[in-house]
Amino acid sequence: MTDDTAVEKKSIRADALRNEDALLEAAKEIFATSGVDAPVREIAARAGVGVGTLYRRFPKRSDLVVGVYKREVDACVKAAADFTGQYGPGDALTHWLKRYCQFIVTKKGLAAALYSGDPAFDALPAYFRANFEPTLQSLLQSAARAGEIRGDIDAFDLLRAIGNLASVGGTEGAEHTHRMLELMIDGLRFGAAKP
Amino acid sequence: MTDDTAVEKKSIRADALRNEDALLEAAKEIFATSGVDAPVREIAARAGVGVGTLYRRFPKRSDLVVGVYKREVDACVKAAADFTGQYGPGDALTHWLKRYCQFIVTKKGLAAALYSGDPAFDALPAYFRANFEPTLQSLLQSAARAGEIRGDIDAFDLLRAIGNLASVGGTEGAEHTHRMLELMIDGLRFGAAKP
DNA sequence: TGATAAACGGAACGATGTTCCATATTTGCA
DNA sequence: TGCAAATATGGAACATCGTTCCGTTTATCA
Repeated sequence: MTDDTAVEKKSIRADALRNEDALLEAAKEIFATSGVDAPVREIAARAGVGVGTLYRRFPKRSDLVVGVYKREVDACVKAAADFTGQYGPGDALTHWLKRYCQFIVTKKGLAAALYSGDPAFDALPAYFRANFEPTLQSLLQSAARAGEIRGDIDAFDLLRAIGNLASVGGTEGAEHTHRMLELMIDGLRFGAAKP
Repeated sequence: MTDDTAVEKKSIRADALRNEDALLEAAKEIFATSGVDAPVREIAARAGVGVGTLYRRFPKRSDLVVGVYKREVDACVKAAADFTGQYGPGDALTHWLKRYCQFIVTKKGLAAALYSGDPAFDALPAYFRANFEPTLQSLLQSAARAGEIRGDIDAFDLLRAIGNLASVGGTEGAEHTHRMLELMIDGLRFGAAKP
């Protein structure tokens, strides 16, 4: 185990922090359009930094990939709180499931990375589950308690089902995935026990 | 659809045929040890040809990968006939399952290729199933009719189960896979309806 | 503000994919 | 069998990419 996370040592220069953020943002956009094998130079250029800067922060490509994915997981989890404060339990759940679906769909190279055999990605699936499962579980419980959906759905099952649903790529695939997701959401509603 | 397969036009020069074979053989060995991302030059060198020759025969890397895998599937299927002629139904089945397991284990980059998103690999899973399923089904039927194993096992289920079994890589993983495979074979024997 | 450490950028290098064509080999024909 | 046309070959050459390295710039702090 390396202690590279959660150790905010002394002080990191402000520009270094800015650049790290810019790199993650640039990598996110480029990974989404060109996959995780996109040229390093392209990422550095979009972030407005030199490749040297990129390499100091992310010595291996996998560091960048892991960083981007964790960041997007966090953003997706955070969206749940936003939806919860903004909508009722049922709508919050619906909105979040669509948000989660979007997360999956835009991850071109995710499956490829996970199956690449590179041990650097071993921790990713656990991170996904550790963050998404409690989030969805909470949303499901709230909606079920409000009588808006059925109460016998396992969060992890649903996460995996949507993941499988979205495994067919392509532009028309996105349409298909969206329709199937709405079908599932209707299915959740159908079994609701109105109080 | 291109018409590049099954068109045996006029005559292909003998040296061209030899080189194609040498390339597939070299690629097979190198893919097994270094994965499907091994340098093109290395493959050409082991085959004893120049890179130009490699590229004329296999314009894209995926062509080589597909070629190698189909070739190995064919070899594995052919082994079934050999075992059937050489052993009794039960032993033939056992030998073939180990042979199939060996096929899976030595395919380092298989999963990565399949999940790469490259449409060039879309046809591979179907090819696997179309060849392996009838082969195993036949072996299972013969062994079941001879009363050596139980008769309620679906060929595709077993293929997939062994595939999943072997998904844990590594050198000690091979040992583990082998033990688990033998466990499964014993399981097949246990339910046999002795005639 | 000035000294100091930290961070930056991009040139440079090596490895790799891919193309191209002068040369070598095979094949069909007389 | 011997020769010319067709075919295939090999590897140099170019393009691209990952990675390193170091002179220069910038932020921090007293």
